[in-house]
Amino acid sequence: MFQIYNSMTRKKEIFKPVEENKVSIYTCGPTVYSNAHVGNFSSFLMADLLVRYLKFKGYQVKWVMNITDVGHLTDDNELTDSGEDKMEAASRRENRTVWEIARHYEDLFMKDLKTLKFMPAFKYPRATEHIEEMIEIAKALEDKGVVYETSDGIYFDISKFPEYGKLSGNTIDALQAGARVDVNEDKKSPFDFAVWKKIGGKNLNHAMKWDSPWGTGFPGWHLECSAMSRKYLGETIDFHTGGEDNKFPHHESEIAQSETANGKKFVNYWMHKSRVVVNNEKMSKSLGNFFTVSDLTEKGFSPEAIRFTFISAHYRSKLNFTEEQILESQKTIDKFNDFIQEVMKSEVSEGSTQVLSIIKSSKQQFIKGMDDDLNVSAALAALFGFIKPVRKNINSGSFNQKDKEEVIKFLKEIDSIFSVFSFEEKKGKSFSEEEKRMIENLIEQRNICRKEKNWSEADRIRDELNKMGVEVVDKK
RNA sequence: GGCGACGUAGCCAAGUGGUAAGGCAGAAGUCUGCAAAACUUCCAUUCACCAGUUCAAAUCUGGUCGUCGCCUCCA
Repeated sequence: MFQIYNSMTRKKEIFKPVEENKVSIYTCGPTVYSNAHVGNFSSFLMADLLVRYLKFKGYQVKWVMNITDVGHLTDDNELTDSGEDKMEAASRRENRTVWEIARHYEDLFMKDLKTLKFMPAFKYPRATEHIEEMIEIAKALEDKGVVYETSDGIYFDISKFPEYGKLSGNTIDALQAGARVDVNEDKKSPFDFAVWKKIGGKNLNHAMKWDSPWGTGFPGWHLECSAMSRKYLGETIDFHTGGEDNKFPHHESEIAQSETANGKKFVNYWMHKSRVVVNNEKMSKSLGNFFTVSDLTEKGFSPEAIRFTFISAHYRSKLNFTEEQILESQKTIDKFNDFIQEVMKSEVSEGSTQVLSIIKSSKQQFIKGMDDDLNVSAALAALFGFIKPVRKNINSGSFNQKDKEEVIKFLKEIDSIFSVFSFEEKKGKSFSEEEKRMIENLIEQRNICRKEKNWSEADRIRDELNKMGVEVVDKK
């Protein structure tokens, strides 16, 4: 039984899909106006882990991650609609059209997804290709009388949605009281949000624009997720994931729009990824203290280690991201990979052994951990506890062909979730006849040196062999 | 000011009422000329602090201190 912490109720809940055996997952994806950083990916990896685990559990998973390629606002206040569109700003900065910016950073993003071994989603819909669907929702909202028009756009009147704030724990009253934002005079409440923005005023030169019943303009930020999740996943979806900073106002606003337009519950389970910090400092684009995936791979860290670092930290606790963490992840991965090699190269015996029951109990323990709100720590403990007794069986020669196959099969199942192990059997490098003769010669010389206790010469030969790619391990 | 999360060994970290998983690092040992790997053993009388509830609390309640996030771009 899979339990998940629902940010809406702030409780762990037993997962029940809308449709039996099927799961729909919507992930708030990147805004493609610059390089995505590992903070972004840590959030997407939470979704990837969820997707992969539910597949492991046998569900048919439909995962959608949007690409936000129409800008929302930059350094100023989204609620009062000051500030500049991010895509437009990037366009000016890089002297490219907004469309070039969008496609360029989307390409980079897709490459990074591949590098980090993401499960491909069912669809990565672009906001700009769903303007019609957004307008449809905006019209529905208009029909229900929850929006009003101002000189610069169409706004959702949050007083028409009394539950506004239920996700972030705010109430409309509390929001008003704690307001730190300047009031936009045209708006009834500072927390009313734009559904559609008109071209004009400081948006006069907005490059991305479309026709709508309210004139030429562009959609409000929150609308795209309401539109695209409905189109691809339906009116009520199982999971909606994103960073915790998206709770307010983004997800609140999505809820208000979708639930008003559809007259149905929007999302059954909300999952929010805690922030990644670097050296205990907030990591953000504005502070500039972030790493991209290529920053890290260029430093020599493996994609697997980067992936594992984010996956192995629980998604609801803050992760203090450091290079030490990545190195430790690499060690853990190496440990499993060494074990896999050992299993693949092991000699098999006849007769019955304990191995199958070890697999069974480890698997149960693993599932128990993952079933509990993706408790990877507990699940990993099960795997560490698995290696030891199996290795014992291998070393004592109590390991049959079936065991060997089942151990590999089990680890491959696990890796369908983690996707960090390597199952390629490391074959010895192939050498030419001449090289082989040379190597044998060196080994013989070294053995003579060892017999004569000429250790320095023996070690020198060992170094030389290592350089040729020959691993030398002495046994008694 | 409003909303929320959290504080477990040197580090990472699990554990929501029954007496502290696991990993890394460290120590000792087996093996070994050395090294690597593997294996064995050790490594929190204690869970930020103070009260309280209880036969029993890291776990529940109240308070104190501290850290972090959201409320303004960010996943």
